[in-house]
Amino acid sequence: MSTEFQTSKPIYSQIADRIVQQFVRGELLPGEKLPSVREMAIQSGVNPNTIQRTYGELERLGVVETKRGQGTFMTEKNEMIQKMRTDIQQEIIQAFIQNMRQIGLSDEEIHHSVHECLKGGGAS
Amino acid sequence: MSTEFQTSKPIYSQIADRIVQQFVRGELLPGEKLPSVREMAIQSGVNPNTIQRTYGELERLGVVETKRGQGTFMTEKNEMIQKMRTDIQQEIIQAFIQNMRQIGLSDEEIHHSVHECLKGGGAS
Amino acid sequence: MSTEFQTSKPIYSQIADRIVQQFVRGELLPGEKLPSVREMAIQSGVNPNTIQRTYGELERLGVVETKRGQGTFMTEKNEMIQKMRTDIQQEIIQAFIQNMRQIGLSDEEIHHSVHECLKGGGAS
Amino acid sequence: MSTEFQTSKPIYSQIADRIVQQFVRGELLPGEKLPSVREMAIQSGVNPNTIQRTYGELERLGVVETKRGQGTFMTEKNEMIQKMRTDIQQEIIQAFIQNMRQIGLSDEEIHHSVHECLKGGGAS
DNA sequence: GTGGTCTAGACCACA
DNA sequence: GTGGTCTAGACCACG
Repeated sequence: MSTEFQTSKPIYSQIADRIVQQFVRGELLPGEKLPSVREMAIQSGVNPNTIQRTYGELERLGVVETKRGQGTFMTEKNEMIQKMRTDIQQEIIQAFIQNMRQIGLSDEEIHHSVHECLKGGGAS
Repeated sequence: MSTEFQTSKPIYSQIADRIVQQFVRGELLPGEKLPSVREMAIQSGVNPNTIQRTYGELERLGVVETKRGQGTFMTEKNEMIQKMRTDIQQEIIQAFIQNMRQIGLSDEEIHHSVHECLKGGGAS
Repeated sequence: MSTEFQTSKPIYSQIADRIVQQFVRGELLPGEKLPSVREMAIQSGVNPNTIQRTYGELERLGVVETKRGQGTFMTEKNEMIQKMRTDIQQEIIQAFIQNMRQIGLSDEEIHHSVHECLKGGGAS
Repeated sequence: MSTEFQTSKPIYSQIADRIVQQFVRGELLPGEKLPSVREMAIQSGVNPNTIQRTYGELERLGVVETKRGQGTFMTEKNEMIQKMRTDIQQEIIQAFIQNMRQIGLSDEEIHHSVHECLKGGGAS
């Protein structure tokens, strides 16, 4: 699974984002063990140092916990999970609103469009 | 300006999408001349045939009009412009709702979140 | 069977026309598998890309359906079949009337001539 | 003007047909001088002998008249002109009916189709 | 110059 | 195997 990365953002950060997203979407469960640094490095096709930095960053944010000699695990703290969810949610909404404004829609129109789309079939 | 392309979608299609977006965002005006097939190929770092296909696809959709020996031009038909705008709008909304549902939000919550975000500062 | 093509019309389009005609005349049946792109290219004495374009065009028109890894098949939709029949019919009639007018016949005379010819032996 | 010829019919005969058609369509007038054998041979990209045979055939049919030392001229006999017109007309009608039958139309339907097409806009 | 078509040959995803 | 995409390079008709 050699993933591709953007040039604008550091790779270690992109991988961190990916892990958070997988967690929020339920593809990673609370307390679940993450692949080892070496294993994840191979999977992602990057240098182990990069993954090291990714895990460090995630631990600093309280998203994962590292247990010496055992590995890296997703947090089990419910508050953390909630926070991550709302964080991601905010990112999605802000990006959405930015997009809509960029094509010239007013806030009123954005609100109305969402309402219409949810009332109707919505996204499949 | 050697752009990078995704692997999942055909390049000619990605370039077509880019042109439509630029048009909807006002970076391209109705009736404006697009770069020649060869010029755009150089700019995008792809083969002229790929751009040819892009322009062909766009003409089939009524987004551009080609005049032999003169060049390729954005359409001036207002109905087409409106259609493109609503089409892109729908795409953005559907992607947004899909994202929100994927992280476990109900339609009610989605609606509420947008409302809150628009009431507050909104996107920067 | 190296067929000859006109210079005025694109080859890919001429081959498409040929397929539609064969279908309308019953030489190709609904749901029947067409030769593979490479096979048809050899039969027609053209490049595989040209056939690719032919098949693409026909699919866009709803005349054929392609199944990745399996092949290209004539449509089975009755409405499509009917449409093709009437389309071709219109083409033939229009060309006929154009020819007749070009040699100076009035609409009345055209009508009369057809009537006479059908009443008599007709075409062999 | 290097014309292309079919393989099924002799070239001299195809050129003869072309001349007759041009005459019937008014592109060649009664009594008009045809290009010399050598000139026509160059125009058509064939051997002068082929044109010689074409003119011979046309003279045998009474379509052209050859005057020694002056050249070859379209006939001025009205009866001949009329005959040619009806001959060509018959060819067109027969080919038309054959085409229509080939796609499965009955004589009744053919008649009806022509009627409809003439009643409506007809060929442009 | 412009767009349009065609060839030759390559690689990919799918089944 | 299948269809689909892409590149490289050629030729054409049009203005």
